[in-house]
Order: sequence, then C-alpha cells, then structure tokens
Amino acid sequence: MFVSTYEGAIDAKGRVSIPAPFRAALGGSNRVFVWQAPDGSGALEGGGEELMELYRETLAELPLQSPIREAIVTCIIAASADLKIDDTGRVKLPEDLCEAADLSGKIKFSGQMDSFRIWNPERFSLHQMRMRSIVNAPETLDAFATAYNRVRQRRAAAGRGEVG
Amino acid sequence: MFVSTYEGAIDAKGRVSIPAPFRAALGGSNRVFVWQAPDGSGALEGGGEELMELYRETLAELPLQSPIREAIVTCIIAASADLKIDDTGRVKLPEDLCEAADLSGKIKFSGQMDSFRIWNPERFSLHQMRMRSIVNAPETLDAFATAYNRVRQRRAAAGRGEVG
DNA sequence: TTGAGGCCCATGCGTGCCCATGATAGTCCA
DNA sequence: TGGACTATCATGGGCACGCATGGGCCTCAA
Repeated sequence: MFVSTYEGAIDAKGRVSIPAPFRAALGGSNRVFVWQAPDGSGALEGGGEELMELYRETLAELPLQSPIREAIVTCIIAASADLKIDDTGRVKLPEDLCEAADLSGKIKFSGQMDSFRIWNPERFSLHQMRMRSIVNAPETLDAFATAYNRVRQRRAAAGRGEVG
Repeated sequence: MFVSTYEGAIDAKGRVSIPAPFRAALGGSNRVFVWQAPDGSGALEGGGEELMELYRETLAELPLQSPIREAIVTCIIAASADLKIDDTGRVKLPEDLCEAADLSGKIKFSGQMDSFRIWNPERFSLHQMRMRSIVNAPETLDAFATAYNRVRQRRAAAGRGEVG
C-alpha cells in the first residue's frame, strides 16, 4: 500500500532513492516500472511487478483490437521504464521521463494506494491546492461518505465485523 | 471502536503517546495513519490499517478519473503520515501536520467511531461548544431519533434481537 | 579514450528501539 | 473501610541502526 508523501532528490548521476516505505510496499522486489501519468497532471507514475501483473490481467479483459487496449498498451506498457533498484534503494530515472515531468533536484513521491507518483515539487503543491478546493466542496465529502458507508455495510453483511 | 476523549502531550522529541484504549481499537497493529481532517475543523484525523483498507475499497468504487477520487487520494492518502507505534505506544508526529493543526504541548484525542481526531485543546473546546448548540436544536435530536428508529426497525426485521 | 552505468564503500543524520522513572488506578487483604 | 501492593500507562533520555546521499572504481560500449 503506497501511502504518504516523501521528499527526495536526483543526484549528480541522475539517481533517486525510492523512499523505504515504498520499497517495502513493492514487496521486496527490486524492480520498478515508471511511466507518465496518463491524467495530464504532468507527474510520473510508478508501480511494482504486482501492479503490472494486474494491468496484464486487466488488458486481457479487453478485446484484442480495441482502441482502449491499444492506447493503454502504448502509453503505459510500452512507455514504461523498467528500472532496477540497486542495493542502496536507488534507481536511475531515464532523462526523457525526467524532462516530461520537469524533474531535477528536489522531487516528491506521493502514494496512491496501488501505485505512486513522482512530482516536480511545485507542480505537486499546485495539484494539492486544486484538490483541496475540491475536497472543501460539501458534495465531495458527501459522495465519499456515501461510497464509504456502502463499502462498510457490504462488509458488515459479509460478517467481517467492525472497524477498529 | 474509537470512543471518548483523552488528553496527551507532545514531548521534546515530537513524540505523542496514543491513548491505550485507542491502541486497543487499532487491533494490536503498530501502524497508524494521520492526516488533516478534510472538514476544515483544523484537527488531525487518524486511523489504522483497517480504515485505510476500507478507504482503498471505497476508492475502488469510484471511477478512476473522477475528481472526487483524485481529491481524496491527494488530500487523504498522499497527505497521510504513515506512522509506526513504538513499543511504549508512541508515534512521532511530523512537524508539518503539527503546524497545520496548531499542535504543541498539550493535545486532545477524541474518538470518532471508525477514526479518531487530534486537537489543539482550545480548538476542541470551541468545536465542542459549537456542536453543543447544534445538539440543543430540537430538529437535530429529531433527525437523529428518526434515523435511530429506522436502524432499530431494520435490525428487528433481520431478527437480530434487542439492544443490550 | 571517454562517457555512462553498475556496483561498492563511506558518512551524517534522523528516528526507531530500549532502558529507567513516575503517576494512576485497580486489587487484595487486614 | 482503609492501606499497601501491583499492574498498566505515560514520559524522559541514551544509544545504535537504518536510510538517504555522496563519491570512487571498474566495466562495457561507442
């Protein structure tokens, strides 16, 4: 589970330390995949072998000739960098990805549950501010609370007991 | 279940003892997540792995590109501190969260059923006073009583018997 | 020969772990 | 019913390990 936000830095050799909690979330594997987040946020997105396996299964659900499948394969699978984590926990980010996400010097890692993101810090604060204004809208929290209660009730019905 | 309110303090190293009943509510896990309460109350909100798992399921219910999902991921998942409880029951609160919630010295923990909150004591009393005036309004208790009776009747219909 | 990448060692700082101490409440017995 | 004992919990502080980071050397390819 990728949670929280961590600071990091790209060193003179283009190397980046993956935050230790994220390495733990990768399940001890020393392989990471990194690609451009497809939502236009300008960040990079990353995940481990487990996520890639999930993507593989997801793609298998889609018709072989569908444009959706083709687009995902091209923009995520083909566009991913397949990186090896060295024994001090670092990877070398390819230059083209760094340029695409405007990364140099200080960077931010943010957890997204199943994946994580790598940000230019300023872009991240901007994104944060935008998201905060959405969260402040009462209908956002309402919608989340409604979905949350649905999940809880489903759990309770399945006899999985209470939270906490 | 997180119930009741407890006093606490931040020590010189930025550490805070999680009240023992809340630790018990975390189910023996030594991992806590803490983030800014998204309701503008100025408190921090906290929960355990179980709550995060519920949030993960809830997010999975929401469309991948929906602004709600993105906002919650940014403002809760990414904004959370992923804290480890040491064997005396303490965590180190990150400075940015302390600043955001105006915490230093004495603090208050308040139970919220599925999660708990961490308060600046003065803000908490203010909040308490505001809430008390709302509770005093007859329509508040009416609405609560109506919902309560609906739940009781649903239970009775399901043959789950009486309230202890 | 040179530049880039992979691998290894060195270091400083943060924080996680462990010790001890003090306070409080709950229990047991006189 | 009162007092002493004990268990649990909050708190303070020291120490060492883990993590992020910097740099050197070797290898391979252009």
